[in-house]
Amino acid sequence: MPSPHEAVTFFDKALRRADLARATGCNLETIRYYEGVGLLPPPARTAAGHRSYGTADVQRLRFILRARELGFTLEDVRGLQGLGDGALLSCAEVRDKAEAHLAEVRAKIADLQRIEQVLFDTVGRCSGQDVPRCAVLEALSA
Amino acid sequence: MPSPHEAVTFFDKALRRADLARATGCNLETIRYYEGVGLLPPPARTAAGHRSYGTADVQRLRFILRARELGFTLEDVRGLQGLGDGALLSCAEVRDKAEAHLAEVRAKIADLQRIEQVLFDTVGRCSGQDVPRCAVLEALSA
DNA sequence: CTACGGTCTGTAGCAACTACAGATGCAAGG
DNA sequence: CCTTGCATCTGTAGTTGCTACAGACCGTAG
Repeated sequence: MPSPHEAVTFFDKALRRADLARATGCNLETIRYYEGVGLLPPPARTAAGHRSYGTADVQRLRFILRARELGFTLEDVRGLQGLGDGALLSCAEVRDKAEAHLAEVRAKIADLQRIEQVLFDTVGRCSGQDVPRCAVLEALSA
Repeated sequence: MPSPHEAVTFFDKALRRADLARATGCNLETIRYYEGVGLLPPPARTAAGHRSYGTADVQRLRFILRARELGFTLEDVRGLQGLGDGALLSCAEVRDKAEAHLAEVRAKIADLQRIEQVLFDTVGRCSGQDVPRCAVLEALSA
């Protein structure tokens, strides 16, 4: 058992970077990137200078990855993180951000559905023969 | 009227770069970018070295912009352009590309709809009050 | 003739990573 | 004890698809 003044508490397992990557499914280099842009705090270091992570880092990284999955930008994530660090954001502010993002997602879906329709119609009009004029290309040229 | 040996035929209006941008709605710098990456051919030049475009360039650029609107990558566009330049691609090949892209678009729509659902549910569970725990943040942390 | 605007080139910046080069460190096998 | 081999470290360059700038030209209107 480590002495009480050790940087990592005895609850944590002192994960290396590759361990954190495995624990979260995150790419190895992305961890260093998130640290560089300030989304992950600079971790404790071993005597040799190797990064040493704990369970809090796993939580924090999972939060980031989940938010990214839901389409939040890194800038959004920075904003959302404000709450954990001392209630800078109220719940209402977080909800507003999520609602704004929801609107963006819906707009993107609508865009893609319009695109889907055009592609579907166009492909349907295509004979597949080596005719001089291709319905797909004509749709793009029009 | 220009003399017959002029670089630009008398059907074309010898558009400058800004004219081409206006005619297509394309950003000025993007035209130079497309030329750089080989999507637009290097145009004729005036004596002073200024780019000189014709109606064929308007068509070609419109084609690119339309394909981009439909979500094709520049690499896709490069492939689709093969046909115009001497029937390298058969109509069937073009249709296959369009169909593959349609599948990608549909997959993306499905992804976004899943995201939409999560966001919608989460926002709905949020009271908006300054409660210690926020439904949105909890959903992200889970 | 001079001022103003357009054009030219090359380069840097954006998001959000990803990957590589070259220098270390660290643990196990012989 | 030494080597082998992997992990980690740093910094930097590449990716996609643009966009924007700096600084040098050019051409035309007044």
